[in-house]
Amino acid sequence: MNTELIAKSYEPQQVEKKWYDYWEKNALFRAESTSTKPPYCIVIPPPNVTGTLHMGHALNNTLQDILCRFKRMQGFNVLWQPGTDHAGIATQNVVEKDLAARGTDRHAVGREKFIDLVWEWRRKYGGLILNQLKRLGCSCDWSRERFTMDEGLSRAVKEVFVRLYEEGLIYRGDYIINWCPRCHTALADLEVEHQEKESQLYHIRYPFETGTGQLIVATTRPETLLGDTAVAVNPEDKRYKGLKGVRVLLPVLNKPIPIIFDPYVDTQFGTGALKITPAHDPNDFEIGNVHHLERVKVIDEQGLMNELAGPYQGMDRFECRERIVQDLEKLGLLEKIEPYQNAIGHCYRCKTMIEPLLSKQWFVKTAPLAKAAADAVRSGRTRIYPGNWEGVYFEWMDNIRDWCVSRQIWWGHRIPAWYCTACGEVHVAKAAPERCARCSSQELVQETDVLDTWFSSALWPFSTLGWPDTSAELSTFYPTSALVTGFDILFFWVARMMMMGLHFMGDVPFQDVYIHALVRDAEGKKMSKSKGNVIDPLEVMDQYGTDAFRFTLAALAAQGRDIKLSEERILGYRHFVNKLWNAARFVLMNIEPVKTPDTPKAPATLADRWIFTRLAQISDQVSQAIADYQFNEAADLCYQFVWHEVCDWYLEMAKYHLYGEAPELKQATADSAQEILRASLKLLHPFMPFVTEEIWQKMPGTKGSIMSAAFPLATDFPRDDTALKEMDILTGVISGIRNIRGEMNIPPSKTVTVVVDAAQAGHREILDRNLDHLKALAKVDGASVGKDLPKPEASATAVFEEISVHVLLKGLIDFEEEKRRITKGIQKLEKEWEVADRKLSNQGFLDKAPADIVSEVREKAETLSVKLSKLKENLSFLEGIGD
RNA sequence: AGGCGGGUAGCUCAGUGGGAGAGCAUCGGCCUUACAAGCCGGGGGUCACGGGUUCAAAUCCCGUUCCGCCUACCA
Repeated sequence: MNTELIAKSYEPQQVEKKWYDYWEKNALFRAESTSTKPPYCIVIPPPNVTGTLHMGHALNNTLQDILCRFKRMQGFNVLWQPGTDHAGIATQNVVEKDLAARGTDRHAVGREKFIDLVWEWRRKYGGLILNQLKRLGCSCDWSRERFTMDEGLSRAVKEVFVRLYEEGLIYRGDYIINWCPRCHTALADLEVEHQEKESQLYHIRYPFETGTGQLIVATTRPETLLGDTAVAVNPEDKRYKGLKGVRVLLPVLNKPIPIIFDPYVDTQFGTGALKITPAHDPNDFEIGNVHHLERVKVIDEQGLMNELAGPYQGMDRFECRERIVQDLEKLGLLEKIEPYQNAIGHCYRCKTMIEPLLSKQWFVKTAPLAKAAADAVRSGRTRIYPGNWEGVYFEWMDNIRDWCVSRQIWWGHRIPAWYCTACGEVHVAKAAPERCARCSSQELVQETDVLDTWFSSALWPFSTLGWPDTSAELSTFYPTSALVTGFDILFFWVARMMMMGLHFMGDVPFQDVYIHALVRDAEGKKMSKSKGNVIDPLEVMDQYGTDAFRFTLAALAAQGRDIKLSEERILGYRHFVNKLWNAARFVLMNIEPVKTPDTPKAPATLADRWIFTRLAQISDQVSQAIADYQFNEAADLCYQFVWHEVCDWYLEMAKYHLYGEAPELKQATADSAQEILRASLKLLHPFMPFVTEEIWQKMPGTKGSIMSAAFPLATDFPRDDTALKEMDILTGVISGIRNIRGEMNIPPSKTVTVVVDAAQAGHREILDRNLDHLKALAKVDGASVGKDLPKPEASATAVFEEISVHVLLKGLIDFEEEKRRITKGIQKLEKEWEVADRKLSNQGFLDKAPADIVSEVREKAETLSVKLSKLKENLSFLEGIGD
């Protein structure tokens, strides 16, 4: 017995840091720029520099790490490209909050100084989330870490912007955009969250200019009437025929505005009359364009009513609403107020209600880019898993709208455009022009807006690899192999990378996109700080260990369904980690010193023949499952194999030889057990990197890190399919005896004697050969195996296939209990038999079902009927005694 | 409004044309020299409901219903 004792239970805290440092120090995460090995590359979805690790990150990065470690073990040149995102609005908010705490603000500090402060903040705290990824075990190539604001990526952004502008795919203009009055910037449509809210529908009278009659208009936003420039009705609407040329008076302001006719208006909604506010509503803006209406902006960038709002000037938009409703009431112009439910846009960052505002912004013309991006998926050049997301992707791409990319904040990539103060000419260039190309003035000022953060993220798969320069990395790793992400950024990020990748690299950015689930709480609710239902991954790792946590995430990551995470689940997998640990402890304790033969002999025992065969099968299945992104399947295969095959059966059978006297078998078994353990560790390594490394390093016969070991292949192990059948017989008989023992409440300390009646010589041979195992595993002291052996009187019987196992229970047997047990078995089998029999007596089945199915069912029916008749024999035997 | 996903054991969920599964929980027996974070055994299901296709449906099709999510400019 090995004298080096290892701890009785696995203590992750001490182990994890040790091995992460070891991997880093030995450069095991390092990718080769060029290599003879096949390339495999994943770019990380860059977390916000301001972020801290949450469950979404944990799942996302665990899955990527599984893929990378797996591929590395398969001999690929793996690059997992890490980095962070400058997260314009979020980061700016954080630093502004800092300033506010010190009683100042960014305007007092000034733009340049403010940006310095953000960089300083980033130097101090920006590495936090990356360190948390290290805790999670992520095998990123940290030597290649990038940041969307670093020099190279900034160059890429400028290059892309200028080229798109020159190609006419970027333009600037006055459009209605989503404005966040709190963040003080424009937002893209995608950045607006719609929330269903109880609100009110106000019916307001707009009197005819003539003084008699009126038009009643329904609106949810009465305060915008100050900016109305028309009222629209449907040309088909009979109620409003004959109003051509008529004007109505805008309430309060008494300003005459025209009635226009537009088919957009729904005659069924409200009164069929729609007030038109082109400067504050996207639809009205469109209609206004068609009818050449004036655009009157009455709400400013702070969300306050401006000078065009007359008596309401200076009021907040919500206050104005209340006041205007009061005034309408006084004027007798309020017809009624109805309760109403509608979806109102809110800022995704700060949840402030969005104000649609007329504003001058920069846009990307997306339609041409989107077409290529959709086609690439249609043709299968990029595949999205699970496939149903492709439909969602097409839906978006086919109906895409132009992308507002300018943001009125300071932290980000400043738009490379310069305006001539003399003549107004716009220059877009990578560097500031010396003089105006039109009037030669040297008075040029740069655009103050910065770009949407997602603009730089869209370039991530090639900008991180060195673009716009040419690089070995680009030619080796682009297109990247897989992208792993959540569906919440399918449009924000994946779609835009597809567009940019195809446009600038001429090829898709990735071959596969794997869309994983959202992590929710145990009740299925989205985790959020305000709900207080967040589970902090770092606390989980502290409490249960990283390996247990990662394994849980993988095991729950079934495609197409969200993950409901509960601590109970993690605890269960922590037990699994400990199980593995103890299996290793057992093997290590029983290693014969000195000898570790390099030439494995053909397995001699049934246990060895069987487990190697199973290992071959499992290795195949696990590889296939990971390759198909069936992480839960892969995890489950490993779990079942290690716990219920290796531990429950193999190691238990190995004990017989390890504790036995035959030195050759002892050595052979010790060798096999080690081999099985090493292979199991390798299978599990992608999921549980730390504990597997810890054990690996303790084992003889291992060199270097388990990270560099080859992932098990089916062909690595001797395969012997007859061993499967033999094992099936042996375990079937053992389980039969155990079942009787359990049902009869016979304690393990009490051994029993059995009589095994097996008709087939082959079965008898197998059982004879493994009698010692049978005795040990079923706590049997004596067993006779033979043909047509009579059933001893005081015995309980189990039937496995055609084998009857009689357990002698002199003085222990309760005949009534035994009858009940047998009857139960008969009933169960009869049901099964009837199903099979029904099929066999169905001519349609015999004619049309495939031959192998038919013979399978026939065989089953036969086995069942043999088993049934044996059980019935037993029952009548018992009844004979009972009388 | 449209689209997507889901409804399977007490709970959380796999399984997607040919014998209803896992983990946890539960019940019974065990401190058997790797592991009580363990071992052995048991119980537990009209696979939401209704129809159809098929020799055969939890699985495919249609409908109903409930839940969740996403997209959307009906004021």
